[in-house]
Amino acid sequence: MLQGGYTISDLVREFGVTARTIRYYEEIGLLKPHRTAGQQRIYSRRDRARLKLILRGKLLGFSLQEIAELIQLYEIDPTARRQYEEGLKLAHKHLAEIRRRIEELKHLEEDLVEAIQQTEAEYQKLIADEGHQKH
Amino acid sequence: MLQGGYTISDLVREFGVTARTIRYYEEIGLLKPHRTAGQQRIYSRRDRARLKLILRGKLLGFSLQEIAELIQLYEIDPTARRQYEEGLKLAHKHLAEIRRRIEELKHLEEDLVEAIQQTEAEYQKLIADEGHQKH
DNA sequence: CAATCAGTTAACGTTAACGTTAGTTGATGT
DNA sequence: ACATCAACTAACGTTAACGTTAACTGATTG
Repeated sequence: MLQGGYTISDLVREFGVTARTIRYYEEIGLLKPHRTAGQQRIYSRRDRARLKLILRGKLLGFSLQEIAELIQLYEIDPTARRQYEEGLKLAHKHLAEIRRRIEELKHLEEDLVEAIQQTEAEYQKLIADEGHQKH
Repeated sequence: MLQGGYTISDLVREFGVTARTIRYYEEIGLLKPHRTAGQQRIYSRRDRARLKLILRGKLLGFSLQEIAELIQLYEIDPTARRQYEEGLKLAHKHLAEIRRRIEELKHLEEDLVEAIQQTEAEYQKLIADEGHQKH
């Protein structure tokens, strides 16, 4: 635990991703860790929280591009009016998208439950028929 | 509308995807349309429903691999016991995954709403401060 | 019947999100 | 002091999910 921050392998251990992945997120601008004199990366608690958010987004099937837009809300320069407006606009868009997905997923869940029930019923019938067979 | 089925461009128009995409889904085994004598593809209502399900899954961020597993439940040979068991097992796995995603998305929604509210408050303050400026 | 059109195959190209390998450097235990 | 890490950069490789282009075929229409 380098002077109050995390090394890359700390995060690798904690989140179960590779160092390449973490560096890649930096490459595309999702993370901006500080460096020691020797060029080693140091991740702050803020960086760690960001990474956690990125990985949550990925598990939900969002692209890194979408995640980048989402994260932007947390990175607004508190004196820049234009940034607030754009950030909030984007955030509302994503909020709508999230809600849409929740509804769609619920719909899919219902369909799947129904299909499972029907399939299980058919399966029971098959088993019963097998039981009645003389051979 | 070729003898009671859909042509590929019917589906292209209806769903707003390219013909390449539809053929690709066939390439990887997600669709199996019949053919006319002249090799032209004809999609049944069943094929069309499948495509719809595939596209729904994609909009939810599932991979075609995951979608393929999901669809499998609808394609069980009603005499094959082993298929029922595997299909149902997979279906339950996916059901759990869908429910997990719903919960995670709700969580994300809450976080986002909170962040938006806070950002909007800061934004209002910024506007107010700008109003008080003499210049 | 020539030409246009919708559809087809085959093959190579592209982008996102990393994996993998090689070669280098700064820190560390013995 | 030496070797062994852990981390670094740079560059090429890989997979999924298509896009794009070329060259062909069958049907249709003026």
